[in-house]
Amino acid sequence: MVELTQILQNLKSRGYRLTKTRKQIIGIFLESRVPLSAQELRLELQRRNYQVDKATVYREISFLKGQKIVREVQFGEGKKRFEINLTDHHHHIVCIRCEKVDDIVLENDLRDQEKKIFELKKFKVLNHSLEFFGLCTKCQ
Amino acid sequence: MVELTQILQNLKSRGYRLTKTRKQIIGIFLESRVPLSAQELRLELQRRNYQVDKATVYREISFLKGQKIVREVQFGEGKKRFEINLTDHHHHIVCIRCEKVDDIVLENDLRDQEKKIFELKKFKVLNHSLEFFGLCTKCQ
DNA sequence: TGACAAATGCAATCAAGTTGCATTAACTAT
DNA sequence: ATAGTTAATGCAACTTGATTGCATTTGTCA
Repeated sequence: MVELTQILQNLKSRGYRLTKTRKQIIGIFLESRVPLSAQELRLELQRRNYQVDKATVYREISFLKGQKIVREVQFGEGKKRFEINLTDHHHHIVCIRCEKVDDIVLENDLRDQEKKIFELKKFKVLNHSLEFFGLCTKCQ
Repeated sequence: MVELTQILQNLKSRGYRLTKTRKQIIGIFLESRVPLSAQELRLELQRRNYQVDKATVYREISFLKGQKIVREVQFGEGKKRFEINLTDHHHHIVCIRCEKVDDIVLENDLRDQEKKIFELKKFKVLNHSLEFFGLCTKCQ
């Protein structure tokens, strides 16, 4: 896992500690292809025989978000999900039946739209959230 | 308020009761140009000297959502917001500093993208959520 | 190895949202 | 207008996601 050591080196060089929790959590995010909730993350830590308090999990997520190592996404479930922030800008397609999540990369994306928003409303877009909900192949 | 009586008539014809709570809440949604959280809705009811239990507020929102009278939107605050579902399909631009919310209508929208998603992944998009975050004119 | 501060665990707390159950009130039929 | 029915409500307890203060532990570096 080349990327893990890179991330850790980077954090260390910025003066942050490489705790067991931090290494485990970044490792899990790197391996997961789908966004994880705080709970799912904690369960995965447990599955790996590493017990961490939920406060620590939330604090670590918050830290990693601040460091731009993970990004927040949400599917309107009443909770937040997080995914590693290394991959290209993409969106999600979420099956409303089996809840499977997949990534989708849209070419050209929304840059034109964001330009129009600025022309129209003088509103400077810095970020957007876009998720698609529907039925996957199996569930149609 | 023509639309209010229309909505109420429609509900009544479908066999639902026109309770004081229901009338008040639909009225508030019709008057509010911004999506409301359950709490804000309840506070607005209180402001109008009408005290309602939070369980009732949640149940009524759930009912109105089921009736397609309101729709759910979210700005990643860890809570859900709701807005009246009469207006054309639109999205939101949310200022990350002053939190002001405005509507934006995108011509052509994401139909092309959704078509591409089906071609690419055989995933049938039924719905999407798209919000823009950035700085409004005042806050830039 | 020891000192310092970051990170952690624990427990309490908060906010959003849900549920069971007894009571109230909107509507219907008479 | 009245009585019966049942949807809607209030209350209280509860669940889940998330946050915080504080004492303790642990990673780092001199």
